[in-house]
Parts: sequence; C-alpha cells; structure tokens
Amino acid sequence: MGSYGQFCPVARAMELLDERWTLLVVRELLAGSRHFNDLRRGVPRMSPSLLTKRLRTLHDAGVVERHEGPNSVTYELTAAGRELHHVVEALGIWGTRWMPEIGDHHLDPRLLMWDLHRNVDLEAMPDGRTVLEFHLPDAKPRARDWWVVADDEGADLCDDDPGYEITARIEASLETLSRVWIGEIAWDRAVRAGDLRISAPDHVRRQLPTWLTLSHFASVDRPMAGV
Amino acid sequence: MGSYGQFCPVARAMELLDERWTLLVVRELLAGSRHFNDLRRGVPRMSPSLLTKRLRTLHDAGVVERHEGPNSVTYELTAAGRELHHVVEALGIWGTRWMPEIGDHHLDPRLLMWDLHRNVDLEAMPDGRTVLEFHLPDAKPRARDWWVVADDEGADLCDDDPGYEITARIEASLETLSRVWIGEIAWDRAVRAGDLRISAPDHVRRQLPTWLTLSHFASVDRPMAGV
DNA sequence: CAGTATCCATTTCGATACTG
DNA sequence: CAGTATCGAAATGGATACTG
Repeated sequence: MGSYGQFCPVARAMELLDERWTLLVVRELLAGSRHFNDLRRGVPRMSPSLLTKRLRTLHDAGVVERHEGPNSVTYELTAAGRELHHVVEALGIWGTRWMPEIGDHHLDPRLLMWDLHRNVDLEAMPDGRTVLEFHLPDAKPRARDWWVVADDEGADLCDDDPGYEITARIEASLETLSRVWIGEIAWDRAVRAGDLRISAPDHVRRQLPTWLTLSHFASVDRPMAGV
Repeated sequence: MGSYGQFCPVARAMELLDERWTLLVVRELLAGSRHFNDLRRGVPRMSPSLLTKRLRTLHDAGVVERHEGPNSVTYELTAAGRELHHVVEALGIWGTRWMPEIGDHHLDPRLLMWDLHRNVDLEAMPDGRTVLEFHLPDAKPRARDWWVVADDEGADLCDDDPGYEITARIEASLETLSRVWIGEIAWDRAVRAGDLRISAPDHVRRQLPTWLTLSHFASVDRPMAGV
C-alpha cells in the first residue's frame, strides 16, 4: 500500500488523498471546523482514533497545521490544504451530477443537522434569538428532535430542548430533509407535497427558506434529473 | 468498507473513486488508452486481475463502457467518465504544486517511456520515419534501451532495436529524464548540465524539444520551486 | 489480446471503552 | 475537550502463473 510507483502527479497526490476518509476530513476543515470534536461531528461514522491518524498524516504531508492553545487544540489548513478546495469542489460537482440518488444507508441525522445548523444565514434572520425545532419522525429516538438556536453570535445545535420559545417547527422524514438539503428536491415542492411540514406564523414560514442555506452543491445542474 | 454513510456528494463520489488505482485507470482512459494491455502499460505496477476488477466497478458505476469487437475489446469513458477530467486535472495540479519532489520509488522506465512515446508531436516531426533511441544507463537491463518509432501514422514504442536508422539518440539517467518530463527541471538546463546528452545532427538537436511534448502538468506553477 | 486463478501476508478499519 | 487503547473481522491487493 502507499506508493503507486509513479512519478505522475495525479498518482503522487492520490498516495495521500485516496486513503479512506482523508478528503472528507479536508472538506470539514474547508467548511471551517477547527476542533477535534467539531471535526468528528462532520464525520460521525469515523472512529476517533482513525481521525487522529488522518490528522497526523495530513500534518506530516504539510496540509494541516496543529496549534496547541492553553486549553484547546486547533487544526487549520495550510496553503497547500486550502488549495485542495479545487479537488473537493470538482468531486462534489461530479458526485452531484453522476452518483445515483441517495439511499437509506447515506442518511445520517447527526450529519444532516450539523450541516444545516452551520449553514444558517444569520444575516437573514431577525435580530435577537431564533429557535428552529426539527422533528424527524423516522429517525432513531435519540436523533429525532433537534434545535438550532441562532443569535447574532452564531448558531448552536442542540439535541435536548433548550427551553427557548420556538420560532418555527419543521417536520419531515430524514430522507425528505436530506434530499431538500442536497438539492435533489425543491423546498417548495416538498412543502406542497406535504413531505415538509412547517408550524410557524405566515411571515416566518415565508422567510424560513432564506434562513436555511442549502448545501453548497444543491444548485449544481443534474444531467440525469427526471430520467 | 465502501459507503461512508453520508449523503454529501463528495463522500458519494469518493465511495467509488477512493479505491486504490481507480483514478489512475481513469487517467489512462482520459489519455486515450482503449485496450486492456494499453491500460496496463499506463499502470505497470497494477496486477491484471485488479485492473479487471476496477474496470468492472467503473463499468457498474456508469463511468466506463465495454465494447466487444470481433477480435478485440475496447473500453471507453461515458459522459460521466469524461467529466472526471476535472477531478483528475485538479489532482494533477495540486500534486504538482504541493507534493514533495519525486523519489527513487516513483521512477519507472516503462511508464516514462510509455508516456513519452504517446506524447510525441507527429506534426512537428519531419515527414517520413523518425526514430528516437533512448538510453537510460541506470535502469535495469531490460528497461535500459528504448526506441520510439514515429511516422505520420503514429508512434510506436519498442524495447528491442527495430533496426531503423536512428534520427537522434538521447541518454540520461532515469531520474533526469523523469524530472524533465514532469517539468521539474528544464530540458535546456539538463542539457547544459550534461545530465541529458543528445547525439544527433545540430538541426535535429534544436528541433528535438519540440518533438517531445512534456507532461500535461509540466507547465504548472510550483510555489515551492527554489525553496 | 484479454483476461483468470490462486493464495496468503498485510493492512485497515470499525466498534467500543477508557483517560488526563 | 482531545484524544488513547485494544481487538478482532474483513478485505484488499500484490505476486505469479496460467489460458482460450
């Protein structure tokens, strides 16, 4: 394993990048995660020891820098790491266009809510606190109810009721919400079909789609759409 | 192994593409190889059974088409496969810019000569037959001498003396010629340093660099150059 | 030309539990 | 918070030889 025995730069890049999980960790770092446990939330099926190992490999390759603070450790991409965004972008576009639709084994409520919560548009939200309650009836008990609590400082994700007043409640199956998030079905269409149910005052209901920024790849053109 | 359990399109693309050798096979197909044994020459360290397996996986994923002719089998990229050129391109550029210089274990005379021979510029060459003899003194006996025989039909690679009149003879270590090929050192500089030695009439000697097109990534800007 | 067949050493990863 | 420790099951793929 390891080297391909080729001088070709594609092969030498893949020596590092074809290791399982590696580019997903890079994707998380590109998305802005800095702490070990934040990274974990972006790759929830990855074991912590494997994450450690990958971070070390990426560090040794000059892609990641590790900073030890007084009471926290942060990881950051180097210039080389930041340039991997071209690779991740190309992969994401290709995956969106050509990979078959998502199946049950691709669905993960923890990842979905983690992605959703870190992409809320704080600017678009009203001043003060906004609390979005999500209910995924078909998820496992522990992953069924979520709260995104946003103020001008940022957005937090809770899996316990924080007790605040709810601005809006969103109910959908894990599959529906996932497919809306990645752009496979449109928000409005899911609402009209009754697959996405919103409990909120009318003005909130209208605003809601602008608060939730969908996946970066949601707007990618799909050649197979409707086939 | 296999699924990452993520709906993220980067993850779904990597489910297919992070398997060892896969993108190098795609690179070969993008470079124009159509036949099994041509593909093998582009990935000389890959076992034939593994190549078979990867081709099957790529076929099942809709990336490759397999055509059985009367006495030959050809593989061709589908539209989905052709679009992987964005991914391969991004990887090659990144690898060129950020992967450390090549080491001995990256050198492979078979691959080098295969790459060189399929990138000669037939248009730039004189009419009739052109025969380039390569001598790599430090390669293993069987991989030390090569002949590229080009006419207006195409270029062939031989590892036995075809017996034709030699237009030019090029002598360099495997490392030097590899580094020139991938653009790590310039042709002229290698010649001036005496690392690349050419036996040919003066007008051929001047023309030679235009006949040999270097690696597609040779011209990529290297941020670490000279550090 | 275009693959199969075989075989095992090695790796790799996932799951889980635990720690300063 | 930021990791280690441990373990075994699974698979991966490299080497080599062979075939219609």
